Amino acid sequence: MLSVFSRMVAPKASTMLALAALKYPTRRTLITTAIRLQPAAGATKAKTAKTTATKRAPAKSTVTKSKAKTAAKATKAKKTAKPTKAAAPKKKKVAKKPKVVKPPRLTKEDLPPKGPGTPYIYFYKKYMAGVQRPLTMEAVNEHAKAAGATWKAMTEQEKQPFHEEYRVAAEQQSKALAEWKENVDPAIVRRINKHRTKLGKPKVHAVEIASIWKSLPEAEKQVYVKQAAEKKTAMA
DNA sequence: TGATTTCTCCATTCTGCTCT
DNA sequence: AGAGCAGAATGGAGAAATCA
Repeated sequence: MLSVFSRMVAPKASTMLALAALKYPTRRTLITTAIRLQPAAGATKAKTAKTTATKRAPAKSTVTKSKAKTAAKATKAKKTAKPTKAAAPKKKKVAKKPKVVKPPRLTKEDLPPKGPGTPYIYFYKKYMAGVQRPLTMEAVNEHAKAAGATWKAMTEQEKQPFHEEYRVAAEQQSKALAEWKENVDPAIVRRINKHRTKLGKPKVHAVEIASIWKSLPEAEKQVYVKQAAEKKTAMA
């Protein structure tokens, strides 16, 4: 757990606060860590089994295709090769690249719960439920336009149930978000924030640590300042 | 024999459109 | 940005094929 921060060069006092907050791992953190340690479990295994089954009996066309590609490649190489007197010197072997172990993709469960949307969303959901399937892209667009027109034509009283549905969903979302923030693995937050930074979006969670830091009494702040200084000295 | 490429499957993301 | 939809595009992973 603490290894998450082990790569930090110069620890800040606010970091020490975050560390203190992370000192006691939550249930989810432990579960997530366990999952990280078993990357080949579950879906991957099933996938592998399926893939293996396919690979063990590869379609003739696949093999032929592959061989044909290779043959084409060889022919191309022959064609492009310049008629030199001596054979070209062998290329020096490129240094082995260290195998990078990538973390598993973020799932919906890893991400913070989405917002409640708007009252219109709930109206549109109901509207589309009554639409005949299957739908083409054009049909979806047509229905979206029609739904918008219908929504505009509705009275406030008619819209009321959808406003109420939105209100309930907003309450639930708020609770779910608070729970997510409490239990989320900091490693996941870092990955989410890395992606959000790319998209130019504000970071999650870390903002809260900053606000907690700001509201902290000076005496308490000094505890973390001291810890940070000590760690800095130890790392020097 | 180890490294790289190719192939396949599956999951995820994006697109277009609406309103708040 | 959130929901809904279908389909295309993309990315990741593992195994097999190929290359040096």
